[in-house]
Amino acid sequence: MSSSAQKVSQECGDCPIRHRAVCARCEPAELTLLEEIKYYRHYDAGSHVLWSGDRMEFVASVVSGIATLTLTMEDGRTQMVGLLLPSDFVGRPGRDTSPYDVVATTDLVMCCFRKRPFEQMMERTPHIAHRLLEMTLDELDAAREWMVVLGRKTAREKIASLLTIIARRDASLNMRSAKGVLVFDLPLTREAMADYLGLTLETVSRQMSALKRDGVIELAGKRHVTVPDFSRLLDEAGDDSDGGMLA
Amino acid sequence: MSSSAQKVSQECGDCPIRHRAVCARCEPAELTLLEEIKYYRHYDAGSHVLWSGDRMEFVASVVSGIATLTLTMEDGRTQMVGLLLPSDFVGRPGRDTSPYDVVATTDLVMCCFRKRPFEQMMERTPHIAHRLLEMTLDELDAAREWMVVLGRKTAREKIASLLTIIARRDASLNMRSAKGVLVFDLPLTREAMADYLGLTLETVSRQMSALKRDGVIELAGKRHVTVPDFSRLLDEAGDDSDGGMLA
DNA sequence: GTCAGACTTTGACTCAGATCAAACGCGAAC
DNA sequence: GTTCGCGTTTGATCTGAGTCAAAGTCTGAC
Repeated sequence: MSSSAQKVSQECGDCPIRHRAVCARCEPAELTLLEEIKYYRHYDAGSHVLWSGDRMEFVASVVSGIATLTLTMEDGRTQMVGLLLPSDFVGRPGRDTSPYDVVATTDLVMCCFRKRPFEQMMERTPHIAHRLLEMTLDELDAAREWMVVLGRKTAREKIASLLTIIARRDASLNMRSAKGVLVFDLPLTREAMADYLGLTLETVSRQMSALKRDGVIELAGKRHVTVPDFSRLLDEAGDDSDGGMLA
Repeated sequence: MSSSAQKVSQECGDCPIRHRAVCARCEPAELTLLEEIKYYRHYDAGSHVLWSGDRMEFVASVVSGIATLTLTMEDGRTQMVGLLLPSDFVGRPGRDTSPYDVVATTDLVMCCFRKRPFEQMMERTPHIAHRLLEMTLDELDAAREWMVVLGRKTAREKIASLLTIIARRDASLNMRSAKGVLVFDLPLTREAMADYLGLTLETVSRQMSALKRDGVIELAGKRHVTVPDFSRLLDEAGDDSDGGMLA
C-alpha cells in the first residue's frame, strides 16, 4: 500500500504545491500548525488509495503523481468522475466513508492530515476553510463542464476534450510550449480514458487513430503525444474556442 | 423579469427554507444581519434569471419554484448541469459573471443578497461559509453521480434515474407517500428532460411511453406521474438499489 | 367554441458507437 | 533470445439512440 522512494521535502515552505493546495492561503504560523499534523504517504502506480465504502481516516492533497476518482455500478460499468492532479484535495471534512474508488494511476505522493485534527484546524483557521470552498467551487464548475462532454459531445470531440485538458494542465506545470507545439505523455491507459469519457476502449483507440491520421495529433509509442497546432485541437473539441491559448 | 404575486414572508424566522439554505446554521443575531441585506425577486415560469456571461450583482437562494442551470455549446447543443430546488444556492462569491444560463421552469421566488455585502458577511460569519462549503460539497457529489448517469446509463435507465430524483425530492418536501405509492408532477418539459439526460426529446418521449406500457409508471396527462412501486423504479434506474426508500 | 401555437407522441429510417473477435507490440521475467 | 501478459489496434457486425417527418393533444386567447 505504500513504498516507492521519491524525495519529498518535509518543509511546507518549499513544497511544490504550496501555492495551489488547500494550504495556499495559510500564513507561516498556520503552516507550522499544519506541519505538525501532516504526514506523507506513497502509493505505487495501479494501487488503490481508497475503496468505495472505505472508512477514510484522513484527508489529503496530491503532492505528485495522478490519481483517479471512479464510481462503479453494480454490474461493473464504471465512470471516472474526477482526475486528481498535484494540489487537488481528496476527502471531505465531516464524512467518514469514501463514496468513490481512488486509484493511483502513476506513482503518487499524498500529503495527509488525520481527519479529526484537520477538521478542528479548519474551524480555527478560516484561511483553510476559505481555500477549500474555493477549490470545491472550481471542481464543481469543472464537473459541470464535464457533464457537457459526457452528455452532448461525439466520441471524437470527447477525445479532443480530454487531450485539451491534459495538455493544458501539463503546460501550466511544465511551461514547455515552444511556439504552440505541445508535447506530453498521456497518464492514462485507453481503458481509463474510456472510463473518463463514457466510451469503450475500442472507440477511444479508433478515435485516437483517426486524430492521428488527420494530423491533429502525432503519436510516438502509445502514450507520447505531440500537438502541432493547439487551436486545431480546440476546434476538434467543439469548445467555445476562446482562441486564447492555455488559460 | 419580475411580477407574479406569491406571498412570501419577509421574516427569516418562518422562511420555508430556513433550515436547509445557506443561512441554515445562522444564529438569530446573524439572521438579523442577513435580513437587512436580503430582498426577494419573483420570476415567471420560462423567464431567464441569468444569461451565461451576465454580470451577477447578487447571489441567491431558491425559496420556491424550480430553476435549471444549463450550458450551451456554440452550435446550440445544450446540457442541463443542475436542477435548482428550494433551498439551493445560486452564484459564487468572488466571481462576477455567470458561466451558466439560469432559467425559471416554474414561477420562482429567490431570496437575493447583493454580492459585496454577502461576501463581507461571509468573511465575518463562519456559519455561512461553513454551510456553503457543505452545500457545495453535496452538489459536487450530486454532479459526480450525474456523470455516471450521463456517461454510462441507457436511455431507459436515465429516465428512471431522473424520475427517481424528482420523486425523492418531492416526497421529502411533501411527505405524501402512502404505502410506497408516489404521486408527483413533472416540473420539466420533455425537452428539458432531454437536456438534463443528454438525450433527444423523441427518445425521452419513447422511453416514457415504454415505462408506462411496462407498468413502471402511470401517466395522467403529460406531467402527472404515479409510481405504484418505487423499488421497481429504482431497479429500472440501475442504481445500487439500497432498497431503502427515500433517503 | 374554435383557432393558434406549444408540447408531445409515434413511425420509418439512419448512423455513431457498442460488441464480439482476432491479432499486434512491447516491456519484463526467465 | 524467447515467452508471457498486458495494453492496444483493427475488423466485422449489431443495435440503441438520433434524425426527419407527420400527426395528435392540450391550453389559452379571442
